[in-house]
Amino acid sequence: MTSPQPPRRPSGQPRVPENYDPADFVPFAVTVDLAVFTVRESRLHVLLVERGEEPYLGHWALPGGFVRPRESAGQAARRELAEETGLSPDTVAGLRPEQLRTYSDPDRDPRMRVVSVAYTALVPDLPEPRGGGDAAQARWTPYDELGRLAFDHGRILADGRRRIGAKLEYTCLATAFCPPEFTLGELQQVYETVWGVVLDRPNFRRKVLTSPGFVEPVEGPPRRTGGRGKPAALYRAGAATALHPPLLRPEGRTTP
Amino acid sequence: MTSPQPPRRPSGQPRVPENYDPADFVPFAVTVDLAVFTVRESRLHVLLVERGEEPYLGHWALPGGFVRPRESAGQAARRELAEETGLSPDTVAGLRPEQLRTYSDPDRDPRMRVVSVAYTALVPDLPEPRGGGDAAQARWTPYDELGRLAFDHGRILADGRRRIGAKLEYTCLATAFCPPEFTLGELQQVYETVWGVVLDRPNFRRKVLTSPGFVEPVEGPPRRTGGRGKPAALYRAGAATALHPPLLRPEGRTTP
DNA sequence: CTCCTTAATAGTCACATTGACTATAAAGGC
DNA sequence: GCCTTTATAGTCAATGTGACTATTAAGGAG
Repeated sequence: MTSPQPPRRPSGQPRVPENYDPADFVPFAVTVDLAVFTVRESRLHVLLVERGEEPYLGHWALPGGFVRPRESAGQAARRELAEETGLSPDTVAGLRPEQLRTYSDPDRDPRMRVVSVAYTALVPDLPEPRGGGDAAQARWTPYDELGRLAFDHGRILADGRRRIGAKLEYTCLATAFCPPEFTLGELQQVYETVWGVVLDRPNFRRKVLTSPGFVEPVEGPPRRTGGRGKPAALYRAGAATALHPPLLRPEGRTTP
Repeated sequence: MTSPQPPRRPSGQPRVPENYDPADFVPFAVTVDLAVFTVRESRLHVLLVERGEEPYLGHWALPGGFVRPRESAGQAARRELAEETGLSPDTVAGLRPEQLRTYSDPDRDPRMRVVSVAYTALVPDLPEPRGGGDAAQARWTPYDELGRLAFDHGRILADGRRRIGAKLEYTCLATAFCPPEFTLGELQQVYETVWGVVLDRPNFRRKVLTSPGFVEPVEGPPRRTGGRGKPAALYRAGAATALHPPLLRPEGRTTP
C-alpha cells in the first residue's frame, strides 16, 4: 500500500514494515531532469547546462532542479524549463514536457539520496538559450557529440532518444520539432534525423498526406523558398495526435 | 541540474533557487505502487490489498510500500511484490515489473508529501494471493468491478491498463499473461480480454505464427484438452520481444 | 458406433498499405 | 536558354490484413 505511516517529522517514529530499520531512514530529495531535444541542421541536438558547483563542477548536465513542496513533478518540469533555459515564455508555454521515467539508483548522486523524475520535451530549432536560474550557461549540443555527462544524465538522454524515436512511429509528435508552419521536407528531416535513416520522399509525402489530421495545408501564400528548387507548400500541425496506421521505421530496427 | 545542494539534514540551510522559501522544505517520502494484472476467466483482474490503517482504512489499494535507503525503486517493487502478495518465490522471480510512471501530486496523500513510482506486472492466472507483509489481505478483483480505491490508485490502474493495451500491439508481452505452455486460443483470450474486442481466430493464428520469435511450438505431447473440441497444439514464448510489424487492435481505437 | 457439437487448423480472395521507381513541374544560377 | 535542384504526381509489385469457407479431431448423446 502507499505510504504506511510515514514519519510526520524527521524525528517521528514511523510504524514500518518488518525488516525495516528506522535508523536507516533518511529523507529523499526529489528532482526533475529535462531531456529537451531539437533538430538543427539535420542533426539531433539536446539542451545542456553547465554545472556551477560540485559534484561534477564544470560538467554538462540536463536542466532541472528540485520539486517544491507544493508542486507536482510536472509543474516543476515546466517551471525549470522556463527558468533554466532562457527560452521565451511563449515558447515554453506551448511545450508539454512528457514524463519519461524515474531514476532512483541509490548512488546516482554522491551526496545524498536523490530520486529524479525525467521528462522529455521537443522544440523547434529557433531559440538559442542563454542560461538563467542557477545554470551557469545553457546550450544546444549535437546528440552524437556528447561527452560524459553529470550523474546518470547520459543514460536519461539515451532513454529519451529511444522513446521519441518510438513515438514518431505511432504519434503525430514530429510536428513538435517544426515551427508553426513547415514544409513536408522539413517534417521528413525530423524523421530522418531522429531515426538516422533516409526515407523515400514521395512515399513519405503520401503517408503523411493520407493520415487524417496529421497536417493541414496552409492557405495563404502556398509557397516559400528554402534556397533553390521548386518552392514547397506549407502545412501546419493537424488536430490528430495518434497515427493510424503507424509510420514504421525501415527494417523494424529499434535503434539502440 | 540535478540536486543542487540539497539539505544534508533537516536542519541544514541549503542553497536554493530564487523564489524558493527554505522554510517550505519538507522531506519527500518515496514509495512504489504495483499494478499487477492477470487474465482470469476471460476477464482482466488486478491485485489489490486491503488497507489496515488510516487514511482509507478498509479501502482497497495497490500493493506497494516505501523505497528503502539503499535500494532502487525497481528493487523495491520486486521486494514488495514478493512480500505483500504471497505469491511463490518462483513466480515472483520470473516477473519483470516495468515502470509505468511517477505520481507526484502534492495532495495525493493527505498526511505528507509522498511521491510514488508505479510499476506494472503481468502474471498468469494460477496464483491465489493470501496477503503478507503488512497487507491485511490481498485478492484478485475484476478490473471492471473496481470501487473507489485509496489515494490515486484508481488512476494508476487506468494508466496501467492503457499502457499494457498499447504494448500488446507492438511487443510480445501477451505471453507474460500465459503459463509457460499455452495454446494459441489462450493467447488470443489475452488480447481479447485486454482490448475488449473479439478477434478472428484464423487471422490471429496466422499473425502470431508468422511473427518470428513470438511463440515456438512445444515438441512433446502436441496436444492437450480444454474440454471438448479438437485438442490444441502447445506453444511457449519465443525469444522475440518486439513485434514487427505490430498487431494493431481493430479500428485503431485507443480504449480510453 | 454414428451423428452432432465444439473447437482447432487450413486455405482462399479481395483490398489496403507500402517500398521502389519513373515522370513532370517550378524554381535559381549561370 | 540550359542545367541543377527540389517538390509533386503517378505507377507497379510485394506484402499484410480482414472477411470468409472448409476441413480435422476430439467428446458426448443417442
